[in-house]
Amino acid sequence: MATAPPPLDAVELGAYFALIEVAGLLRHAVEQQLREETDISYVQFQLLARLGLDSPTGSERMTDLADGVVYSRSGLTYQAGLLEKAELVTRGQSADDERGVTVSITDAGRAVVSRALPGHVEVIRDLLLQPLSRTQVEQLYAVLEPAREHMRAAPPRSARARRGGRSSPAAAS
Amino acid sequence: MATAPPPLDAVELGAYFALIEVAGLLRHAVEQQLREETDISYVQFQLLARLGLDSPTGSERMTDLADGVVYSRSGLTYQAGLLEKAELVTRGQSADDERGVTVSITDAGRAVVSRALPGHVEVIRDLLLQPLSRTQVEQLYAVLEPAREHMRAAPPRSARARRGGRSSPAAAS
DNA sequence: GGTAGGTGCTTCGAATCCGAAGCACATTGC
DNA sequence: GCAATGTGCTTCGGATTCGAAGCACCTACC
Repeated sequence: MATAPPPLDAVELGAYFALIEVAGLLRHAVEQQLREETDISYVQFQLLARLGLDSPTGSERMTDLADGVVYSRSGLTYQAGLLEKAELVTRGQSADDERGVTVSITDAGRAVVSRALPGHVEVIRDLLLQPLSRTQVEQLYAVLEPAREHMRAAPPRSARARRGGRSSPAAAS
Repeated sequence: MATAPPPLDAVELGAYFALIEVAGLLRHAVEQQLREETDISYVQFQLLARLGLDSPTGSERMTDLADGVVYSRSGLTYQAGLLEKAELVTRGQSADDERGVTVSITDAGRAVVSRALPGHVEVIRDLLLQPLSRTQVEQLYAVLEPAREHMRAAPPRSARARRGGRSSPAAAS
């Protein structure tokens, strides 16, 4: 048998496990804090924050949102429905594509973000940043950034193989 | 009251977001790979790996498992039930505590871990480690390790405040 | 010894998530 | 203009998750 499968040394394994665990614990803590102080979940906060803080126009297309928040399309549809019902966002048709849906944050949505942000930041600071030096925070960012770029490019995370077809922008186009 | 919460600067925010996103994407990829090659989910693999690789005896108490995998007690009960039904673990009473439950991995469980590990490792390597230099991997570990320790200590992650007394005073036997 | 409080695990109901399938629109080639 | 193919979002069914409540046992204190 072609054994010898564990080619990860202690540091690599440690980095992987620590990454998963730290992210999990952090997310768990933020989720709980958000649940206590606000009426929205972590995912919903992420979506609202992306719309309210990241986007200059306050609106984005569904697919872009899904890609940014990792979740599946169907999950995003579900969450967008909840947010729309809560009147924190509105859904409208995209200007270009008739089938595209543009999600826009409302004033109420911005208010929720503003109200939730302080506590959110506090958790991040207390749990993640507090035990780290400035240099370490910079290192963390410097290391994770290329990993993020690599991951975003490598697997078509949301473009699941609809079929066996090619998506290569090659000749036949 | 109106304590102006110092906002996070670009690096801090970037580190936080990158951490969440990288962990999410990585977990998603591993989850999918695991789903295709094996019959167990990511959580189940984590549990089995913890029992089979981390524990010298191959068994651990429920609470320790829950703390290590972040999830709630009820979630662990559910997963342990599934694993037991699949005959990958067994559940028995702890020696000391009559109310404690000890989970032990079976040979079939170890086999599943061995079979799943190579692909698992490959995903980690391709997605997380490949774009990083050796130094960066070491930095990642060196930075995340204190954060993990801090998080483990700071919040009683599983010791939820059991507020709320009993409803029936006496004669509840 | 007896009672009060704490801990360990499970059950329960509800919420959330995902992948597959389906529908509607867009784009291309004829 | 019309058919064929690709893309965007939603619906659907099932699986997984959590928190709260509940039961059983252990520990501390009188």
